[in-house]
Amino acid sequence: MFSERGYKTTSTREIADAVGVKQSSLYYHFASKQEILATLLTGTVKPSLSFANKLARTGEPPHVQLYALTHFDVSLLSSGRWNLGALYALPELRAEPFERFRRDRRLLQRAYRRRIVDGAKSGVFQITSADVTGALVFTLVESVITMRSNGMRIDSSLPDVIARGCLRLLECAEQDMAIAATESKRLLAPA
Amino acid sequence: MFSERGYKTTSTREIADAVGVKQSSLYYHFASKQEILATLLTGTVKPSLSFANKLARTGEPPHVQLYALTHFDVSLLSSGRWNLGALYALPELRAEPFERFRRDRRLLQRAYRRRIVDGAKSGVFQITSADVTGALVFTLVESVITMRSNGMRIDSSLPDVIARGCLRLLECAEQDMAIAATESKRLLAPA
DNA sequence: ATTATCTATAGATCTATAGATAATGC
DNA sequence: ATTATCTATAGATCTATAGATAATGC
Repeated sequence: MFSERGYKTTSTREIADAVGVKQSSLYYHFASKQEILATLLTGTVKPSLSFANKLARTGEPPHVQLYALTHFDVSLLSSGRWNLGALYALPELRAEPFERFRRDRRLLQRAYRRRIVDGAKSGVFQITSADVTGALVFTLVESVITMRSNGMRIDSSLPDVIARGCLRLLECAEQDMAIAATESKRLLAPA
Repeated sequence: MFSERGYKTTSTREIADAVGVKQSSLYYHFASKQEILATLLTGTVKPSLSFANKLARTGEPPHVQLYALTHFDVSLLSSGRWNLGALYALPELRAEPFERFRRDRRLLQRAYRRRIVDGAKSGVFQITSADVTGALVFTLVESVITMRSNGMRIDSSLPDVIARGCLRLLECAEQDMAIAATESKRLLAPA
């Protein structure tokens, strides 16, 4: 409801109606309306951050790590009953109580940028500006949020399509892309 | 204020204070709060739609048209005192009174998709799904909105960087990309 | 007469709290 | 005693309108 109609526009009354309790009963479970939103946000970035840390310890080359991270992230954003990623578009998230979530998101973006920079150094990627390219790649990853918001059917091949798209943007050679796709499968296999 | 703090969160009182009149005086100029938002939205998509139509009449090949449209659109979204593109992220825009603006935006997205499909047919682009690739390209174009929202400094080279990024995503050959960049300069020159 | 502002306020929200009530589990 | 709900409501908004006022231009 927050992502489809807006934070302030969605009243606690409407939320309560949707779950079948009276408006005031929500306050037994949540201290405030903001805490409801905060609860929804928890767990939308953390899993990707953990995966990024796990990836870092594998010592895999940058393009393999980037492919795996993108695949993981797109899969996460594609799954789940609600399109929780869309909550990040809410302007109300700029308010102070949500600083923690903005910080996590910046950390994730930094994880992408680091791999891009590493890949550029090792010559597997060609980039002009790390900041701009990083932003473009991050935008591509999160494009799945917009697709879901627009009601597009999400195909199970999307994580691979977007991961390949990111490497294309980085001028990764076809051969390295193929390696990244193959090696990622192993890294993405359930531990 | 709408894009930074939210539509409902921004009161007509705050708007009035910001422009230096009393709250009720706004209603001499606007019939409703929604009309204020609608006025801001006018002219954020129309120029790009007109340019797309003008481009169609030139008979230029798809990759040249796509480059020019991207360049034009990114320039438009980069300019202007306010980051008006960010208004499209407001969930409140899904409400009925803003249908016209959502429609214009869909038309623009269709303009991009048509050129992508044409390019794929003529062999200058390689795509899997027109819908997915169209969404990815459109996302890249509008990434400038997020960059501005995040306070990133926008370099004057960004329209070219993003236009090239789009063609890379479409597996356009380096040679065709160079042609697109050169030919676009002519199409983008002020009429 | 027209234009643009103002003051004052109606009427409709909306969040959060106080305190009662009922069911569950020790 | 704890858990989870409810009713009732305080208090704080917030949008939009009514009607007065003053300045401008014919």
